Amino acid sequence: MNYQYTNEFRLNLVEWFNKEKRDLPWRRTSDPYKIWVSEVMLQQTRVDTVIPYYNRFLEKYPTLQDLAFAPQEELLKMWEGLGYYSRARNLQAGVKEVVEKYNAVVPDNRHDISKLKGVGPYTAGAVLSIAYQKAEHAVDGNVMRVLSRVLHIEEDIALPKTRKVFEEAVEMLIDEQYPGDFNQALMDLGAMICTPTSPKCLLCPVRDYCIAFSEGDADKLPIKSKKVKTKKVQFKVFVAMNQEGQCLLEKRPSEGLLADMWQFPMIEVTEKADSEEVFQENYNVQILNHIDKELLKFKHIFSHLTWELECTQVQIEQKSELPDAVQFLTIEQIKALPMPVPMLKILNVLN
DNA sequence: AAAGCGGGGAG
DNA sequence: CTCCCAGCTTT
Repeated sequence: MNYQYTNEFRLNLVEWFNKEKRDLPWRRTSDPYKIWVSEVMLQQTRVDTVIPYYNRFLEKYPTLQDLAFAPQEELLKMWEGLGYYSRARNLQAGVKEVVEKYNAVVPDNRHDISKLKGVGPYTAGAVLSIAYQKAEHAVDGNVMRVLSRVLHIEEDIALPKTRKVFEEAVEMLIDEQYPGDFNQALMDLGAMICTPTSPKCLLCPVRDYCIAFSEGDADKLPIKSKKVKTKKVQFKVFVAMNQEGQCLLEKRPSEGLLADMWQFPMIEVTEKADSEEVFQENYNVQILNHIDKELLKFKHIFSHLTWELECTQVQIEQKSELPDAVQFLTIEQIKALPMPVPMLKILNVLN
């Protein structure tokens, strides 16, 4: 694209944005901290899903300091249901760093802000351009889709190295005067007009500058290879009550899937061993009788694997000391703990 | 460069 | 069903 076209492209794009932009909570502030929170929540997560979480989160943690000193379990509870829970811990780590090293002021340059936990190339550019009006690229899936069509870029967007191609494209195109609006305009365009399937080219403010539109193959772009192979794992889940009506709960390890989240004890179903025997041995308890053999049976689908859960409610007694990270809790206590969605489903059918 | 990491909505 | 979303971290 030559200079003349580049200039018209940004003018049309930003003008469209000013007229059509969505009214979103994080667009009513210029606080870098709040914009940072919104960007982290929006990683791999839809706008409609994020809105209520964002509002509750900032009501609870209005400032960097509030979040920096929040108990981790309370923080995870605020994040409950949003997924990718490491985002919450990384965000808090990053916020702590800003409080300690930068006098509670979010850095305004890519070098420093990129060192913060959980802040990658996209989030860095988004915060810098939106909160600080810096002409920095913020390339996400939306931007890659839009620009792959406008510039007819046929490189595989699933490959890590391809992101650089789009970052350089943004550096050429970005509106130096309104970089935040420019970046957000690309995202809104991707969300509302230049959608993954059935792009609404006839409504597009920049179709005159779009090579894919003129070639008539916008729906063939972007090119993305990577296919996901999903594995299946079966578990028996034990809703195990003691004589006092308390329930056995366990905290997951601090690394890996659903780190630090709480769950009902679950045993992988194999041909080799009986799940109930393994449960009793691993948790040092004895099953007295079955209250409900099939309390609930359902699947939970993650992006990379599927859990098939069979839940049994049993009466148990403790035989010896409980393992670390395992305890008896009342239903009320359980409700205050951060739990992944599949466990919330089980909790919801109790009583 | 590839894998791991949630959950939900759209088609 | 499949795709993919305002991605980052670890290996």
